[in-house]
Amino acid sequence: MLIGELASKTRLTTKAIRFYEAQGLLQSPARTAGGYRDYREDAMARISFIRAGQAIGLTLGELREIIAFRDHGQAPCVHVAALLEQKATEVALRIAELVELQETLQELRDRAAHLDPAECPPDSVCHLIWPKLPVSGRP
Amino acid sequence: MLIGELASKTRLTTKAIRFYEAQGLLQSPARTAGGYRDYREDAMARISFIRAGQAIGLTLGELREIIAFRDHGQAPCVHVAALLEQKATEVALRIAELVELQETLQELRDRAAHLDPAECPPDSVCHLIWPKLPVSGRP
DNA sequence: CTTGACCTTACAGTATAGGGGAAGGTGTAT
DNA sequence: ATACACCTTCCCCTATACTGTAAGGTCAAG
Repeated sequence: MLIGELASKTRLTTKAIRFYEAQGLLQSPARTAGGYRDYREDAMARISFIRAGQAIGLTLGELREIIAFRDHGQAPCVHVAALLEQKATEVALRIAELVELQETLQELRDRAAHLDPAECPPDSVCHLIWPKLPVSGRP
Repeated sequence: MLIGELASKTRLTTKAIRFYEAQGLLQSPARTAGGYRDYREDAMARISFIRAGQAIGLTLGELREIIAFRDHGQAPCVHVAALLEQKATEVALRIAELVELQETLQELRDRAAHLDPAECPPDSVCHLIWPKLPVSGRP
């Protein structure tokens, strides 16, 4: 199977497939006499795994680590379980930040509905935005 | 006021201040005879505004647009109000994505607690991660 | 023999918000 | 005279996940 066929079967671009190989996520496939990449069927499973991992918020770097375990003959499950815990913590933190931001934005929208633009003092650029809360999160 | 003093007063680096100037967020200050940037007091208000804007999730590009209104003699409030609406929508969407991801991660963690790594089939890399839900979000 | 589809490598660019460091000028104190 | 802190511009680097483009090789059909 050449790279174009693999790409259309997995709905990736050939660019992305070569990129994954360069990043160590896909093993280098055999080559045809002409130098074309020649994939086996199991490449599709690898790619499915990568996309599934991305869908749950794993980076390609993290997926590379997981795949490295498997390619070294070890089950990566323990490592994966730890990563899942870590991701869950990160996501919870991020949600908390965004909820706080959401509340701040709501306050600002309320103010926008009551303040008169004509009274906006030029030296502050815009009276709607003013240092107020130590909000840490940015999207 | 030279750039170093402005930097320490605003708790920014001189790098960041020059960067803001290059991005059109700060007007080019006067120069001393020796070519040093010489800031007026109002530069501090501008920088406070920029940091406040960042804190509510505005990008430097968006802040540049807002500042451009003010520098053209117009109150940016209407534009800002629209941006706040847009940001609120984005944040709400992002939160929804992350909550969905959080639920998915929770399911996977439950599975991790019950599956035996020894039974993990090598061809799938790790049985904990498998295409399942069309989750769109990635942090 | 040529066209066209497909493949190759390699370099550059996207967006975001700066940080690192070089090479050199300025200003004040000793 | 020279040490030292501070300033200047300039270019490259960071992380993430690719996409775009150039220049050229491979392969089957007409």
